[in-house]
Amino acid sequence: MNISDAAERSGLPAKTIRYYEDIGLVTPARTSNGYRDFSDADAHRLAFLGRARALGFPIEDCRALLELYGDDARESAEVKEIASQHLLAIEAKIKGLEEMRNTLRHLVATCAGDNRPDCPILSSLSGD
Amino acid sequence: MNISDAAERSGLPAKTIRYYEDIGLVTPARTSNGYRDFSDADAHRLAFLGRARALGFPIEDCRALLELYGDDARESAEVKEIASQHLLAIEAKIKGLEEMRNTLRHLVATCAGDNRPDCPILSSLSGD
DNA sequence: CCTTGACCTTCTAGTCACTGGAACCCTTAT
DNA sequence: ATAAGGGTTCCAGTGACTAGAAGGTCAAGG
Repeated sequence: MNISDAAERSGLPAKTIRYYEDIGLVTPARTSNGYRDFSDADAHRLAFLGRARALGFPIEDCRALLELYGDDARESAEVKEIASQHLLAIEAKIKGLEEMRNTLRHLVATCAGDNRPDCPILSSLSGD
Repeated sequence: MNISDAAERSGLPAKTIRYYEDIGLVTPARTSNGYRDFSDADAHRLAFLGRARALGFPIEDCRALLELYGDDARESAEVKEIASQHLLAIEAKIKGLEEMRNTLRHLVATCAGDNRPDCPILSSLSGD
């Protein structure tokens, strides 16, 4: 199938698919006119990538997960290790964002938001 | 003061300060030998930037906030608007990450993590 | 006077995962 | 013949730095 069909099937933009080929995540065949020719397996692989990326796995994790997926002799412990590390990273990111959110919420709540210049947000940023 | 003193005072790496000069966030004087010469006001400005960035404000927001900070005729509503928008963006980001976290937690919890190949994480990524 | 070491300077390129756009080729329908 | 709607490659830009190379400057010690 052509790239636009592969895009529709996998839910990924054509540009992203080309990029994934560039970095070796998928290697579609080519027809005689130079067009990419995606097999069902290619499309499936792309959908796998789409789901992994939607879970926030970095590209290199996706590559490793794909490799494990195609490896009959894999041990689920390897997969779990990658996912656990990623989970920790996400939890850390959430924590950082929650701290920002809490501080910001407080600042926004205490700012009058009127036509006067006094502003606790700026006061806080300027170091009081 | 030299860039390393400005770095220490503001808590920003010297590289970052040079970058901020590059994009016009700060414009330190220069001594005759070409070294940057930061005033107390410059250092204060850098510390302001450090705090704004720590709250996750994008650079262009920081630029706007700095401008408002230096504008006697500002209205706190303008500041509050920027902060509110940023708060919304952070809350959205947290939401997305929480969804990833929940899915990942579930998958990690149901994966045996042993030496067998069966793995619900890979099953889920491959579309079941 | 020379050297050493710690500063400072600029510039280039890399990060991450795309995304936009230009310039051009191929196919099908009118 | 042409126009629309595919496809192709390649280059540049995003955000906010960061690493590293190559070289200039300065103060202290021998």
